[in-house]
Amino acid sequence: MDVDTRLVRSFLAVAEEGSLTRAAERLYVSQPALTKQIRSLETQLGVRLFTRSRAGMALTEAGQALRERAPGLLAACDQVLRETKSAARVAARVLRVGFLASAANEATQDIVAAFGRLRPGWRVEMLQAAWSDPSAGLADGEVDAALLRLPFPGQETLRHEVLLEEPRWVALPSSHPLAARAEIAFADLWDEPFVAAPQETGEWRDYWLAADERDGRPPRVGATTDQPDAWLQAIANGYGVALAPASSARYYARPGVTYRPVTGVSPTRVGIAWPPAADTDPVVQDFVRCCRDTCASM
Amino acid sequence: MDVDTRLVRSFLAVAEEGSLTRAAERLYVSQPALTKQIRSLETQLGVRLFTRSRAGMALTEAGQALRERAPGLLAACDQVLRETKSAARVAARVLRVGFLASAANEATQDIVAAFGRLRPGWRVEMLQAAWSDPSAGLADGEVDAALLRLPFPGQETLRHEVLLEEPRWVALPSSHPLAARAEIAFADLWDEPFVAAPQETGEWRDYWLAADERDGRPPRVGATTDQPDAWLQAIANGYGVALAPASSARYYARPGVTYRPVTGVSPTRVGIAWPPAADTDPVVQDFVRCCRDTCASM
DNA sequence: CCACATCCATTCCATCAGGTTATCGATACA
DNA sequence: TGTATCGATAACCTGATGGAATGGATGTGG
Repeated sequence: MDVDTRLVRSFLAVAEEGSLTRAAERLYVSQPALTKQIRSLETQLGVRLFTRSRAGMALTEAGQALRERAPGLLAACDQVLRETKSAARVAARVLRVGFLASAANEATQDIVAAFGRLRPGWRVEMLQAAWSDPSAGLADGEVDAALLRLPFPGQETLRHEVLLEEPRWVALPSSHPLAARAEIAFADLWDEPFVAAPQETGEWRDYWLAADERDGRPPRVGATTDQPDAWLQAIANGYGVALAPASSARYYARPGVTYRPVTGVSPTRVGIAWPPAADTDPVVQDFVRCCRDTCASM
Repeated sequence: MDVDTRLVRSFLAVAEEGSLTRAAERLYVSQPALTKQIRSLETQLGVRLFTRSRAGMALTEAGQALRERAPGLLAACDQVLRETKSAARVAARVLRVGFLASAANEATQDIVAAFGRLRPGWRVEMLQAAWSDPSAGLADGEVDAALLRLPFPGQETLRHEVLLEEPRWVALPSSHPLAARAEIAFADLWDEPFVAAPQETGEWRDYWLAADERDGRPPRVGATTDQPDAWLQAIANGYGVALAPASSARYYARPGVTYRPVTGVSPTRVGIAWPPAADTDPVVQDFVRCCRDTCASM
């Protein structure tokens, strides 16, 4: 009666996609491997979970039963594992803070220093997240708190506080004609290709494409990147332009990339976020206070 | 974030035993294999779960956290898997009934036949359980209901109804001097070696050794068996005698084994048991009714 | 003080589970 | 009737896993 949770996750993927082939690509494994996984799960349970057909994979009654219960089970699993890791960090007096490249920028060091004074003996572990995870590890419980840019997907299920606000500028190839101007109207960028965040970030990607401020015109995407360096590279290569916090001009200066103020787009806000479960965690709350105080005095 | 539940079970065993070596024998694996499993779990979690020493394995804070949460998690896992299997049986219109060798004996066929009339289209799958599991698969949810002998371990957490009562007889080697008597007083058997159920059945084993009716004298155990055939074999071989339901004389007659009535021991009762969750399951309740009605009219 | 017992860790080796690529058979569709 | 798509299968390769034997550290008893 022992089952690897991975098999259950695979099962769920197949159940959701209704197709081995599609589930296989979603899971980044080959289709035959998934075939074997599913059959292995069925064998271990001694139960048929799907009825196969040319049209795809349809759930049997047993499959439906499992499909209803599996998500909760997996969530419980993840929860337990996270709590275990969390216990280790508490024991080691380590606070894990995720941050998005260019989130708090200059404030970050001051915040950490302030926390160090407030909680001597504790260490802050800063984990930079890729842009493919705009919640900076909070969504999957990898961190105790996160410095990030608002808005971000999953925002509703987490607590957050706004720390800073700054205008959005544009980063463009130095050779770009518009780079000659001291300031650029966003409307002039509507038809430019943009370097964007990965598709799966949804709301976040749209926000940095300023999809709402284009008067309904669809954005053009010239490249997709996940990391600051790839992002700078793509811009320098001329694959596109991108909106960025004004502070990026100081933090991510690079030959071939020019930053210019933009009019006609809303500013961006930096926030500190934490899971509801940490509302009563004195250490996390101390960190939040450090963020608030440090940023208020800037 | 994917962990095989077997690793968690291994972890729990080590945590409970406080020792790799002892846990390894309990799990029937070699000690190095367990060492690797535990290390693998620690690696996957990125957390130390034990502090090693010559004295054994002591839990770290993270280990304690996991130790508290793991049992519930594993129980939830098992529960989901059982419900999945159960859904398959319902879909196939199969009712699984565990039974203990010599439980309902002649009544069994009548019960199944009655159920077949009450629920046409349904099939009853009878699963014989070994004596090492006196709950006949109910305890681990393998069956929907079970015909068994009362009392049985775990009785409190399950529903049950008494169906029949019959005297306990003794089965002894035909060559045994007492086999010449028509009836035997239990006190005459106090010093005989007994063929007993496995140690781990606790209460059940004691009941069939009639430990309570020996006037405080400890029973002698000449052999331990798990299955009717081994049991008969052991008796025929002269390893010991054993108490048995009177009906065994009809159902388990065998050359070399003689059954005789015994005075001075309480009778044995046959019951039908089901999990509380099945209180509202109409099919299970129909089966219970068939048991009740069939046995009442005998 | 020296075997000895008792821990856990390590090494080496055999086996097997799990992955991948290539291919097949069946079926719907143009 | 080609063609695309779906799942199943075959052949192969690698890495994980388990077992036996052994090692190192540390109390324990004669």
